[in-house]
Amino acid sequence: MRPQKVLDKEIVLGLTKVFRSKGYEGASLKDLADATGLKKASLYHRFPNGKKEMAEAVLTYINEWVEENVFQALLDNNTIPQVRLKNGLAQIRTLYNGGKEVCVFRALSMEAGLELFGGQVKNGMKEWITVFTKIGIELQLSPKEAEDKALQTLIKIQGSLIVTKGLNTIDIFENTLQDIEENYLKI
Amino acid sequence: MRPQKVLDKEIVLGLTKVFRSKGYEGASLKDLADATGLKKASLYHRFPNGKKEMAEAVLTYINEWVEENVFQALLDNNTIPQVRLKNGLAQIRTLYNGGKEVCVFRALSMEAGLELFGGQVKNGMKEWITVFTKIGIELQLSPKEAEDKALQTLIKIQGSLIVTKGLNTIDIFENTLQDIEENYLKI
DNA sequence: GTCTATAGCTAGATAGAC
DNA sequence: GTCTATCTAGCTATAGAC
Repeated sequence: MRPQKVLDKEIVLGLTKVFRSKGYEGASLKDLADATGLKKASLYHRFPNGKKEMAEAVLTYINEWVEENVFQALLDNNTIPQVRLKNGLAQIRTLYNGGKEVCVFRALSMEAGLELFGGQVKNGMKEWITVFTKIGIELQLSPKEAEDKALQTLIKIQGSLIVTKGLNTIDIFENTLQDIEENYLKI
Repeated sequence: MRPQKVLDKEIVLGLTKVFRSKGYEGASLKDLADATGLKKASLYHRFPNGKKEMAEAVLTYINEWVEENVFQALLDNNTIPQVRLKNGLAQIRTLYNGGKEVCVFRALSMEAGLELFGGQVKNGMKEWITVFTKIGIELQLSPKEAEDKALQTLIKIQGSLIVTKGLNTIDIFENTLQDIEENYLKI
């Protein structure tokens, strides 16, 4: 067997970059090949089901990253909830590169993408709400209040990403992260 | 001259439907032709610059609709600000069909769309903030508070649309509209 | 103003050499 | 495992009849 010219992780990183910036419909196989440093046929060797499988790999990769970084920071039992929240938000800042990068959920959920990945997007968002609900409860909110605030948090993150892109002002995302933190801690 | 088979307004409505659900990259000329009831070549007769011009017509149409409905309701001097706010939010509910429809700003602002329409998206968002700032001031907020709240409002609207789509639960959008109203009036 | 027909190209995907 | 070459289908866009 020939050695892999490009590592699996590097490939997924390249695919991620393209899908996040261009969306599912807007990402062509040429774009994906160029971004990974492989030729189209080689991409098909790695992902026999084509573009759909590539996008699935991206979703899986991002989900894992979020689990291991954002959620782990938020749920780490060795730390008090106030600090965990701060750490989790710092990971979110990294995930979206300070507001410059688009959320995969958004990038993959126009009509065609939603048809293919709607279930994964839904489950992913539910997880975010579950994790933020937990930290809300540990910050002394009632379960109902905690779930409400978790949903508001997700809405603020998603909304601030859209508005940050639209107005081309990254302060908005940064201010929103601070707003989320204060909103949890002022209680 | 032959009579128009399809009225200008009907054409723009068809184009709007396609661009909002599929995005700029995902909307093909076949989709656009089918949705308008015209053939591709006839669409080119109406829009000589092709797909780009069609999307511009959609942006113009939505901007006008928002001016004449959302903004007019919010700025109508014959009504007290509290009622204007309620009326404006009702128009927003209509604009997004209770959360079922995507915002054009979002639909047209992945990489390729943002390249073409970034300026219009930016100006559009600025207008939303300007108008909500005005009503905040009339509800006795300081200019700074009013502008902050206006930005938060835009973020909530955009975020709730994304999360509503992702979780496939329209209550989220509806609850957000109520939240926005209460958030302005509780002062 | 609308249509059929088609140009020219790029899309996603595959075959088979190395 | 990666590549060049290629297939077919679809894309955006145009020409020209009616």
